[in-house]
Amino acid sequence: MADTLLPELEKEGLMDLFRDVEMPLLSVLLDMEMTGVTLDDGHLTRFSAALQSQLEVLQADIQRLAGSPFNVDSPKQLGDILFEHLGITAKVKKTKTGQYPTSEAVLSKLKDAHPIVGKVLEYRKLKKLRSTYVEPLPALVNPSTGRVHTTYMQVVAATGRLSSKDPNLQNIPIRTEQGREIRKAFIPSGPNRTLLAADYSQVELRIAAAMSQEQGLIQAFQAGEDIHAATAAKVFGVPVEEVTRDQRSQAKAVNFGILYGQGAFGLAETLGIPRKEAKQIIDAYHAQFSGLQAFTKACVDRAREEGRATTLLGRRRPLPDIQSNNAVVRSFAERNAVNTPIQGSAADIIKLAMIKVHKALEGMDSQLIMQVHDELVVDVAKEELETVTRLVTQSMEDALKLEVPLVVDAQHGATWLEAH
DNA sequence: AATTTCACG
DNA sequence: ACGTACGTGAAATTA
Repeated sequence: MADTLLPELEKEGLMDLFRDVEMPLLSVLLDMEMTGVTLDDGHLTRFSAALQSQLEVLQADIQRLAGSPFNVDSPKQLGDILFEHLGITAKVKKTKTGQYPTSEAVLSKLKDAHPIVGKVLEYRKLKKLRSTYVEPLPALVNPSTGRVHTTYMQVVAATGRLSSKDPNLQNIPIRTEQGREIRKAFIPSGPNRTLLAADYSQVELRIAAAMSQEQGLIQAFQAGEDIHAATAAKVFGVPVEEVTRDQRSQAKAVNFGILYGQGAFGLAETLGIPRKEAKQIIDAYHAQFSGLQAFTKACVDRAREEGRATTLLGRRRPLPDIQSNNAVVRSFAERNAVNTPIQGSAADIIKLAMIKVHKALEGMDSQLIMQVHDELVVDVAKEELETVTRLVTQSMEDALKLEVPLVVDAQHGATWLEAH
């Protein structure tokens, strides 16, 4: 096996990435998985009961409003209730199996059409939390360690990111009030210990700035400016001090959208504005940051030439569809051609950081326990907190030298939630 | 096994 | 005319 594959890595120029990143990372991941994460399952048990009673009330309300006791968890039955029995009219295209779509995106727009819609949204939100996190997590606690031990997958994500399964620790809720209750269940491994969470600030946008050599972005990052406000100032042609909240949040959406190849249609959807306005914003963005526009074009051109996208460390993603005659298929590959170098380079960087952090923690009483794409979580002995914070922050910020600084925010607390 | 939905970065 | 922002994993239903 090695006899055939090693020469192939050599021939393809992937030996350094293999030897210096993926192989050393393997033992880091093994340590993280073996160490595991401590859960406060009493907290989860209490929260589960609270969710259950809310869900029962919501289910009864929904069935009363529907006029019949259908299965609220069934998208098919829900669609029939909403769009036939209750006569809600929506100009939406059906799913590929001919059902009415009932996704959050669809239902949110129908909130005013019928009181049942809001109830369904709330039911779905709580049901998700209970069935995906609150109920399964305690069952995954290993009886001999008393902790959950995820498995990090090194080779499933096309961009070079890690993935996490059984349980997936990379999609633990945080965006909603009740979701945050679940984060509170992630706690340090013992008394006199704390959780340190260190995350990269806008790492993908910084990478895009460095890779594109877009001077406007580079200078803003070098000056340590509020990047979304600085973007808004340029896009809307106003002084930074006069940027409104709305303008900043629109600029933030564009900054994100650009990295993924979002168009006017998608931006209009995200911001809830007319497509014409979205187009004006994107045009102004491109005019102000022409280096970024040139970069995205160069990504597509290069992928068309080489048949693949490449990250800062030489990781590759084949993109055969970039040659497709089907515009939908080809456009998808073109967005991958732009996004993969960025997302994949961010993965490269945090992998380098993890190897550094792991090495630096050798012999100490603190362990790396989680990676969530742009964040590392460390279970820290309190007496080591200052040292570990400094060491983790520096390892991450110095993981790779770019023309823009990499900035890390590090906080600690008695739960994963408090560490943010 | 495939589909739909939704949690995260 | 078409579809429309990238990358994952898990649960429940549908077929």
